[in-house]
Amino acid sequence: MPKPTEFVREQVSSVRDTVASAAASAAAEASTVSDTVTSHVGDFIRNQRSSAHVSLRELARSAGVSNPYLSQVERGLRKPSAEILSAIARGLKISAETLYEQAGILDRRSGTAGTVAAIRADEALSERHKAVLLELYETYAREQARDVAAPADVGAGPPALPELSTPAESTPAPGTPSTKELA
Amino acid sequence: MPKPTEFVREQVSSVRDTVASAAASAAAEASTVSDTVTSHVGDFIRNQRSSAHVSLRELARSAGVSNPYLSQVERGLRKPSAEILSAIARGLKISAETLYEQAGILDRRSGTAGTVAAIRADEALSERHKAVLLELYETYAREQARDVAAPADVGAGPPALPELSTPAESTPAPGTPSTKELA
DNA sequence: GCACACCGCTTGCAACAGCTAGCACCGCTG
DNA sequence: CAGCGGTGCTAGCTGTTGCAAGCGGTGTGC
Repeated sequence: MPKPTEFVREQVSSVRDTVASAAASAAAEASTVSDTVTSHVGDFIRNQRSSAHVSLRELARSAGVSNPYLSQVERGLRKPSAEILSAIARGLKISAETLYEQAGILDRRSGTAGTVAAIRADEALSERHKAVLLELYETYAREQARDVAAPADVGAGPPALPELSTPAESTPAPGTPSTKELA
Repeated sequence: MPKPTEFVREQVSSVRDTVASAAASAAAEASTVSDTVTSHVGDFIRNQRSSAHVSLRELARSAGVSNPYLSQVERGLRKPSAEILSAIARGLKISAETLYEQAGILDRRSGTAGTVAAIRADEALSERHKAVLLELYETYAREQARDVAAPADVGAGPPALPELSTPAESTPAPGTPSTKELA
């Protein structure tokens, strides 16, 4: 009969092997997807360029990339970095996110703006406030992801924070319901 | 007196030289920004990893990247692709967009929806998490509005929360030039 | 017909991303 | 104290990115 520490090590090794095998399988699939995506974003760029009646050299100049490389990208022979895609998007006068989606860098989400992006774009907050909110958000998202996998005790919850209901000056502006009213 | 076609060609060449010079200047500036961004995203990844109490090798395994490379990324010695950032984000259980923003792939202003709406719509959070974040957000927005009207002491800030900044441990060791220095 | 400018592309190459092999160090176990 | 498993890191390598130099083809002006 194996000793407890040996048993734990065997279990850990077994789990790691399983994880490694799954990762290898996922990587193989990702490689195929990557080739398809590469030629797809190239077709998209060439179509956008044709629609704008711009030559390859003109787009390359305005994007700040070399024209042979742009040709290779359009023909699906090269996989451009996000930096190059961003430059090409500027040259085409379209949003970088559009090319990122074609390139598989961004998923095609249905409408909802990311919380992170919204916080970062919010001009009602200072940089310090933003940093704190983002850190807290990531912590909560991580906790939630963990709790979904292994539900915790009902009593567990987020860290306690200072009470807010005090001076009248903290009353929200008209037309801006507080979170308590919405709850 | 030059002929009309010669004159046009001279003018076009002059404009092109001007554009080329401006592009070169912008490229030089972008290179500097790129170095800063590289070490910044590395710091962010290491901070997130520490907050999650995960070792470098554990994160590398779950992300599917090699641990020496992840170490180089965290120390700002390598500039990872969007693909690698996405994998690291999965390993950290945070959104890929978060890392993209740190890496300069996405601008801060990519989202336009309000922060409150985004938090409410976010499915990665529990209702209780949402309530806490929203209360904190309202507090910060009010503070910011008040500070704008009557600027407070410079030292004033949001309530104390876990440390966000860490020592610049990503500085390369002596004798180890960054890849940009070699260029 | 020639010179010129522009077109999209091929080729070779330097720089870099991402990996493997292996290092030194640390804490735990027997 | 030796052995083991973990840590973060260095060194060297391979494959890919993105560029410069140059190609052949086309249209225009003289």
